[in-house]
Amino acid sequence: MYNFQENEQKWQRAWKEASVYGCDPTQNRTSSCIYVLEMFPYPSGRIHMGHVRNYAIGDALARFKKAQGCAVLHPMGWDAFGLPAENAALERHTHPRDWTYANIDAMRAQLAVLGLSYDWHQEIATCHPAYYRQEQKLFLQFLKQGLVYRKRATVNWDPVESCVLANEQVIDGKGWRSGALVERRELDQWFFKITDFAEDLLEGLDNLPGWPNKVRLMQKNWIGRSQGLTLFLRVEGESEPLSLFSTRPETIFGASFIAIAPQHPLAKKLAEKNKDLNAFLQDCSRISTITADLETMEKQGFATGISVYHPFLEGKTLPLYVANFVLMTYGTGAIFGTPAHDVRDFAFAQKYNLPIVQVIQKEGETTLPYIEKEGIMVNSSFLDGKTVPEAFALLTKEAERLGVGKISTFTRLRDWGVSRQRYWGCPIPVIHCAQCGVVPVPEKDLPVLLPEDVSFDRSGNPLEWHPSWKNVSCPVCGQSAQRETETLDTFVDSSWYFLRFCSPRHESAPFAQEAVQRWMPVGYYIGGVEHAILHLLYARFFSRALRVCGYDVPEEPFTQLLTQGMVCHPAYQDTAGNWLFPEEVERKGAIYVKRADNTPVTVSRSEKMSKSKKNVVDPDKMVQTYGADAVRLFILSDTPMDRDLEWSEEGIEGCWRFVNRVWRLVEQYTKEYSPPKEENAAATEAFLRRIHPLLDQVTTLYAHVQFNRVIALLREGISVLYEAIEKQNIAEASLREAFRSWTIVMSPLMPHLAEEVWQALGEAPFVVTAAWPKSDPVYLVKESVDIAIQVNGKTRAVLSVAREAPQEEVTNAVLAVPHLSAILKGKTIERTVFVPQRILNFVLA
RNA sequence: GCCCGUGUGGCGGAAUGGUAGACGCAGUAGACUUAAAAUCUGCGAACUGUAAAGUUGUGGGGGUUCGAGUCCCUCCACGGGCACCA
Repeated sequence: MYNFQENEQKWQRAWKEASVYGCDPTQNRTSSCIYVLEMFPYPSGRIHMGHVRNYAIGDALARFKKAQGCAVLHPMGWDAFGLPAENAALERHTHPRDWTYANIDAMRAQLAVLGLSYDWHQEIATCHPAYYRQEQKLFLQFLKQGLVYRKRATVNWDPVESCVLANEQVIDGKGWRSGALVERRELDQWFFKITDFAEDLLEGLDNLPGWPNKVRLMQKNWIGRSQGLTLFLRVEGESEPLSLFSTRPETIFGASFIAIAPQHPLAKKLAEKNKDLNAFLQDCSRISTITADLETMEKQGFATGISVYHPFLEGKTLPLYVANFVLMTYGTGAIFGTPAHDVRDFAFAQKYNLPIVQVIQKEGETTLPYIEKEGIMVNSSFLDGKTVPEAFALLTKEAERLGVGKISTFTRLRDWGVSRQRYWGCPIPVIHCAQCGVVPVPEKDLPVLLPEDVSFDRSGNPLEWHPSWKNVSCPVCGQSAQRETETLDTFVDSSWYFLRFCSPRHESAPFAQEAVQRWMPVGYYIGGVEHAILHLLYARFFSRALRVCGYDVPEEPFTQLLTQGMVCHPAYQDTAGNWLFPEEVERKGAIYVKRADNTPVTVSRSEKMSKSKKNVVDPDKMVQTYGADAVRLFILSDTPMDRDLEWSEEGIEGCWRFVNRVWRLVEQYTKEYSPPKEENAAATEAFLRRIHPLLDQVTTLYAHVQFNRVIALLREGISVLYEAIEKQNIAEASLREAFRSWTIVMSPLMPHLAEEVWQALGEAPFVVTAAWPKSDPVYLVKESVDIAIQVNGKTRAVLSVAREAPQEEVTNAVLAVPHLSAILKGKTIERTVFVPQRILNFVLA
């Protein structure tokens, strides 16, 4: 049996000693430099199967590219700031830093046993001052360029703990610890101006052919660009006109009310003189910001009693409402309501008895609200009789002519709020001075280090409670001032780490320009599809922002994006409803029982591995049982990368058997096999005609990142080699060469085994540095081909004919087959379709 | 509600408009073995037939084509993203 325990450790040591995975920093940027990157992990403490899948994919690619002669940058690091460290600190009375670094060490050790081809000299952790120092520098440059600003924004406020909560800390509208009802509160916070780039980020998606369509679409929808008309309406008693945005301005003649958001400046202004309105606004603010709650919320409005003048109908007015379903964060925070053609407006009009005037009519369509854009305008003044698109064009033109409206575009995308009222993150390097306002920390004072002596025994932000840390003197006027106590969203850390990876020890700047020139953009970026929107959009924004700051970085950081599916497993429950780990369960024929007491177990359908349902498989245990090579092989076989994968005990067993099958083959060949005394030229040629096409296909499939198919062909190749040594008539040089190339071909997937085989074949170390084998075109051309014989498109037989056989020859061959000639006998052949090497179709009359 | 994706044996899945089911898992028969495990060799869509062969088959219905898993229309089921976005 193959001794994976010993071999895997042996080769991991040998690779390390020989530094086989270092990338040569002197290499110039050519097409043969490639950057392979897997999304760096959060150091939670344990590697899970999702990580294994992610890194197995990246590693196979990195090794393949290296063998093909590319210089490969394949780094690994840690997305090390974040809330879980603070929670752990609270629970276990440790320091977030200690917890994080201990986790990093544990996970690094777990990764080591998988035999991944990282160059650990490139390692970075975002919580390291050398890293966040550069991030602070970038923040200040963004600030200087006007890409960062401060604005009042709504947060989740826990009134008992008197602190801000992250969205995930709000459960059912209540604080996770206090259980108090969460309120909306307005706080001054930092924002990145991602909306400045909305248009560019949207257009850029068209230049990303290496991204899955799905991800591009998700980003497109997230940016949510829509075109329409902004109207400026006169409001009774106000000097300023009210702006409101609509994508359906042609329905204006069906409008029966105007509504503004509770946070709208006009609403606030009116509330000063109106107690009831003020109470209504208070009510609205008591509702949390969590979207799940908004869904179920009832539409409520407050009639202000104020009139708004219709822009196109002299003397007509519309009542002004403040309504909880109007969002301040989209458009202008004000709308006109057309109940007949909008679901929400319809519900609102019904509740408050407002007129419902139909302005679009489609034959056969009588139910309201009717929201489609098909039909003819009615009750609409000068728009009557027009189609909807005509009406849109006509109305916008008229609005612009009258100066009451303007064509405009709004996006759903909002600026990126980066303020976090937390300890374990990158401190925002500014100082608040009563005299000078917001003052950037001078570069010589960077980094602004996190204070070490913090306690987590009280709620809120430890930086806020620290006795001395925030008290500083103003760098401009010298008066006493206060540090910003907010830290940056951890998504900021992960928006540029791939640039830092190009030159991780660079001191004077976030990255060395020539290193970025050499490696960027990332050739293959691999990770879960759950990052399809936020992380990837932020990273794309960062690239653009950096360019504004004068850095020469590519606009799009990731050329190829590979999104992997989840790793799934059925979940088990015993009769009492307790979740059981897979190893606690045993299969007995068609049923499953609990190992401990043989009681029956219910099995759920396969779903994402999660601790709560205990349907997890520990990578360490699998590696101990079957070896890293078998685990890596299994996680890449059978299922295409972008689909969900079901982990199965049978599957990993099968891969373990294959590892042994390969090793047995090699032992037979190197120890027992003796080359034939007389080589058979025909057999050798037949052998080569099987091996070379396989090699050719397998190379293409590697390049297309279709590892499940790579593995299928790899297995076929091994079977061909088995047959060859059994027959014992293949020319030794050819056989040896085939063994050699097949070892290289398996090495990206099973590097330890490949190395062991390589050594057994008497080759010099290491297979991981060997060049990829080339297939010989001579053996790729088939001499004879199987051609399908069809009658009326239905396949009746398959005949083997010479590759260049003309139609006549094939027809003769067909007639020579009794049952085929019987079918055709006495029938009139209307036409024949002949596709050389593929098909001959007789179309009967 | 809007947008997108997927649907192929018992299972995971293959298949530039041209032989549907590669490869694996599970199954099954045989070889080796005192026996088991391991290993090796077969067999496997369904139905009819001893066989040769035939019929039906890629979620349902329709269409384009000499020929459709693949392209078009429509319906159904499942999965994902967004969601009071005006």
